[in-house]
Amino acid sequence: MARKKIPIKKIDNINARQVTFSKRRKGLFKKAHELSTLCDAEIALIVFSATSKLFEYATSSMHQILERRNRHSGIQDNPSIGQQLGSGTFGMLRKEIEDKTEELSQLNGKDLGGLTIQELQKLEELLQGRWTTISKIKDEKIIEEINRLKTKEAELTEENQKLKQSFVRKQRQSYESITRSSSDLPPDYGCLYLNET
Amino acid sequence: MARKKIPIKKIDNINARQVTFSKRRKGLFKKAHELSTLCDAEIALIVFSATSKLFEYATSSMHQILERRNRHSGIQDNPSIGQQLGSGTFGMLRKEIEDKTEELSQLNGKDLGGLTIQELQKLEELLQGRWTTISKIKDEKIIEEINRLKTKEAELTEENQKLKQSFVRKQRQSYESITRSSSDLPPDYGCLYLNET
DNA sequence: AGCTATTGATAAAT
DNA sequence: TATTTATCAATAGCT
Repeated sequence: MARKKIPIKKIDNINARQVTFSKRRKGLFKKAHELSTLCDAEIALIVFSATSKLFEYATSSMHQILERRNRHSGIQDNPSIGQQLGSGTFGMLRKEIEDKTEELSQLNGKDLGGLTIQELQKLEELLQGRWTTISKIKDEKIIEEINRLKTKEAELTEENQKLKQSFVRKQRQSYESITRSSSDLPPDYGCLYLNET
Repeated sequence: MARKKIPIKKIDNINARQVTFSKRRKGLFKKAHELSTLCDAEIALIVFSATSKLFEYATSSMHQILERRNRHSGIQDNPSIGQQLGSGTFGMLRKEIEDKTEELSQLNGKDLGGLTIQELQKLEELLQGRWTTISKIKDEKIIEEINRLKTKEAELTEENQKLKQSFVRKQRQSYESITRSSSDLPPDYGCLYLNET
């Protein structure tokens, strides 16, 4: 937006890229600030440069906004794996995991000052054990699901191949039967058996 | 930047504020995208409207960027998570999870008696945070993988349908050309099996 | 939602 | 790196 229009793709010249990064980053932060002020919005902006430097802007504390986002996505959208897969088993696992997570949070919230370190450790191990068990079961189920899909994909691909081959054969036959203008028919000439998967 | 200059402070008129929010939010997201593309930057942008609606933009996965930000203050960054989706991803994620689990076990094995409960809790939260982050990233990857497979399945199924339809059409043509040119044939002669299920 | 007059952002030059 | 300035892009007020 200046002396010349530039295409929106990676700037080759390293120096020019660095300069543009500085300028546009500043502009972006300003825009973010303006939007937040004008419209009373809460904004967090995290930028990593190509050289891995971190720049960030937040209307309040970054941590606060990220927390808010976590809460939001936890309650509202961001349907997690159980919902996306729509499977009953997954849904149940999902719920179980959520329950365990909450159990853990509640435990954290309680007054643990009275417990010994040993007791804390045992508690922690117990919950951790359950968590990892559930997690492993979930992983297994997911892998099953993926394998099922991959198998189906393979089957479909194979069927596709066969269909294509049959199709070619049939075309050839059709052609031959017309040119020969009837009479003898190829032995494997037949009807089409269709079924659904 | 328009018909009139407006002061950068909260817009009183609710309707105007809403309109401005939509317009400027769009502009901000575009700017973020341009910066990321032009300068090869990794960007996460989180916006809560005054009505608490969440809008977000991220060059890669939001979790990934937030995780990277978390790491930034601590250790170096861990590129393995941010890699492409592919056959190897699962193994890598598994390994990473195993590593973290081991890290956790090792920590448990150490002499923690000298630490205060506060310190223990912080440590636990830290590890727990990393674990859940990894878990979420893994879930995202899995969903992507499953969606990819489902899409492919749908494509293959569609192609199969088309092939079958074409096949039927061809079959009919072939049959007609034969019946017309020679004697009559029964409609359901012969059979061709195309798939097995 | 679209439409422009105008302001704002910025690419290249310095 | 900072400043300048000629252009391009975003958008405020209207419809």
